[in-house]
Amino acid sequence: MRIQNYSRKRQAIYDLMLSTSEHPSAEWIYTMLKPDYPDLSLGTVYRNLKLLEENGAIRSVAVIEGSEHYDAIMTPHPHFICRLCGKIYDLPAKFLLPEQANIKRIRGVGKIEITSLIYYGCCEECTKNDTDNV
Amino acid sequence: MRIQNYSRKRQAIYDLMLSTSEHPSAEWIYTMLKPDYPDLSLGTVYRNLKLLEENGAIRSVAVIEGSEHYDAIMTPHPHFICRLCGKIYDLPAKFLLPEQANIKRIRGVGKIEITSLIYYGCCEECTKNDTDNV
DNA sequence: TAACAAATTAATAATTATTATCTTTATTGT
DNA sequence: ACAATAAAGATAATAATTATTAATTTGTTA
Repeated sequence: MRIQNYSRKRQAIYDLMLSTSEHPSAEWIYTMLKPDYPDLSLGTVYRNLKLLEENGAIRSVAVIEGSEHYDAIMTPHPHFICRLCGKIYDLPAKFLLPEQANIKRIRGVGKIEITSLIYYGCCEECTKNDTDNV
Repeated sequence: MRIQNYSRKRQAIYDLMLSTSEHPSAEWIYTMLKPDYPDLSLGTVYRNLKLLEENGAIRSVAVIEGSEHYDAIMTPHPHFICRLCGKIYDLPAKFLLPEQANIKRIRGVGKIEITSLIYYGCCEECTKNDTDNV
């Protein structure tokens, strides 16, 4: 029997997730790994991302322009997502106030497993570019 | 020239959005309105939801199981989403702490337009059902 | 090491939500 | 009512994701 041991490609996907701050989509990971793993299949990336998410190794941050984006940093922290360029920024955990970070249950509603705090707006990069084009 | 006046069907879609606490998807709205508007087309629902969102009349809450869900209540408030049944609950605005509700900009990152606070977990309804099935 | 069993993968087809197109219909201002 | 414009229906096209299936890899055991 095979114990829970990562296959080569699964490990490569997870390692890439850990090494980047890009909050990648399946497509992005596929493109990055393809040169090193020429026989990599896109389906494998999708399959493993879902699997890693189920195992609690990564989590979904948001769906941007129809594509799911993931994060391998499991310490709770908020995100900022630029509505122009779609880039996802990590924010320091201090933006998650203690009161919110500690809520475990909402009476009459349910038990909380994951808290997602996302700020949507326009990032400074895009603001700058907008100004340039006037 | 046509002023910003809602067409019959657009009005019906918006009215339905206002009258429900379901945080509907396009499909749900289509199913609900179809009996009263037999010639309604699903494309029309998608088109108008996007339009209403651009006009700031409604906003997207989350993508659940691949489908976008909307909310017509524009007062900032958090949501609870059950990961089992997918139901979206409105939470009172007090769960949005003042400090967070008032952040307008994050230095070095960008300007905030929308804050999204979502708690994911298991709702009491589903917890109860799970227990029943043991 | 050889043979077997189970997990994983590539390749591809199938799904599904959403968007685009294009022709027809409805609506509005004059 | 009439012309101009907006909106809608029907349907085709996209695009992301999932399912399928046969082949390959990997681990296990004799």
